[in-house]
Amino acid sequence: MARPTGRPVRDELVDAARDAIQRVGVSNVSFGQLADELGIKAPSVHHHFRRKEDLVAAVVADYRASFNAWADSIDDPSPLARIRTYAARFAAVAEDDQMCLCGAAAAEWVAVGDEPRVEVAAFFDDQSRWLARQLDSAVAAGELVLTADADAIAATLLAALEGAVLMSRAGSPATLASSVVNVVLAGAVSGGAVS
Amino acid sequence: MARPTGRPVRDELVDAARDAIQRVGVSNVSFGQLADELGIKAPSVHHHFRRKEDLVAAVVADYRASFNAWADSIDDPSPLARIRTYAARFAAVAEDDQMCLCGAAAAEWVAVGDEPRVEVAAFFDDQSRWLARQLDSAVAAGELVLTADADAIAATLLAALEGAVLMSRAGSPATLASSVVNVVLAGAVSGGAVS
DNA sequence: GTCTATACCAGGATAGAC
DNA sequence: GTCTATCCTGGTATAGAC
Repeated sequence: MARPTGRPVRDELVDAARDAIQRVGVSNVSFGQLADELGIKAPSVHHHFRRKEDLVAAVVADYRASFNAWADSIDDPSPLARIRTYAARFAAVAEDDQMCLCGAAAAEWVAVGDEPRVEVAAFFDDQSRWLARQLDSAVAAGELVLTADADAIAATLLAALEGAVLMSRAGSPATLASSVVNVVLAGAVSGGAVS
Repeated sequence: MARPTGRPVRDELVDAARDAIQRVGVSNVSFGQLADELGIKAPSVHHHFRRKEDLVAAVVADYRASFNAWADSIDDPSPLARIRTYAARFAAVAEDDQMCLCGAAAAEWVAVGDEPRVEVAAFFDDQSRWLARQLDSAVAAGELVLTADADAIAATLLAALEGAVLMSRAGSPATLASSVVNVVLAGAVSGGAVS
């Protein structure tokens, strides 16, 4: 289980923990298992993160930051296309039988400490606002004519994406995350069907 | 913590477990705590459900059956109104800081056994089909003109409802579960705004 | 059906040596 | 920074008496 990479152990821990949480959930991630993956012992993990909550907080903060950076890096002239690329990431996560990290955290709300909770809430807020910005841009670009408040549509889109990922574990097609965009924006498309 | 009701202990256990799972998740429910709530001891729980997985299976099966029965009992001449009543239940769950039982199970997929998993999958299927039926009825009643496949809209609605409940824990308004219906069906309403 | 007692294990966390 | 050793807690589960 040893992986002699050159990266700081702390970073590797955050990555391994993020992956583990998305696969098995916060409650089912243990210092011992993470340590095994890195080829170290459990007490060594405590050296980098005193309590489990500290580790979770670091993971969520990292996830939030990199997710935001990724979303902002989607460069497509079409706002609608940007939203589709965005949704495709959720579909990929679903395809991989994972959860959105913050979806997992929200589902196990009682298992995440107070500090991580703040970041989780901020994540949903970030994503909702990113989507709302794209919707506004789409309207400005003449791609959409919104039939409801942009914020409401954005929140609905995000909820549908999170729900699609959640449900895909139980057999719903992973592509639901992608099709959700078409359904929610059906009727809002200016000059053509969303297909 | 003793509650001398006349009901069979087994039934009380299923109810208490369902409630606990919706609040803290599958992994964080323990026989000991459930026993405390009923005023009995942990080993007595094992008498009714040998393994934890057996308890979870019973809970999910019961939830699925009663949820289906409830949905079918919604009697409103308007299919659209029935959908709104349906969505209101999710909003109520969110308002109570709970999870949909099956949403919690899906999020902690690794923690639920194989038998419960089948029931969880069936639950999502049931709900998706119930929603699709209402959509079809709404079309027949002239309330809606679908801009996409009824099954796709139904799946999107369910995903959005599950996601809304999930996100409400992290601060999103519980009313998101209700507003999601308006957003998804915006543009599909025949002869008037969905408000 | 419920209890006491008990075995067993895993996870979180700390102390202190290297 | 990592280790060994250790403690504590809590959870699953079983055996067997009442």
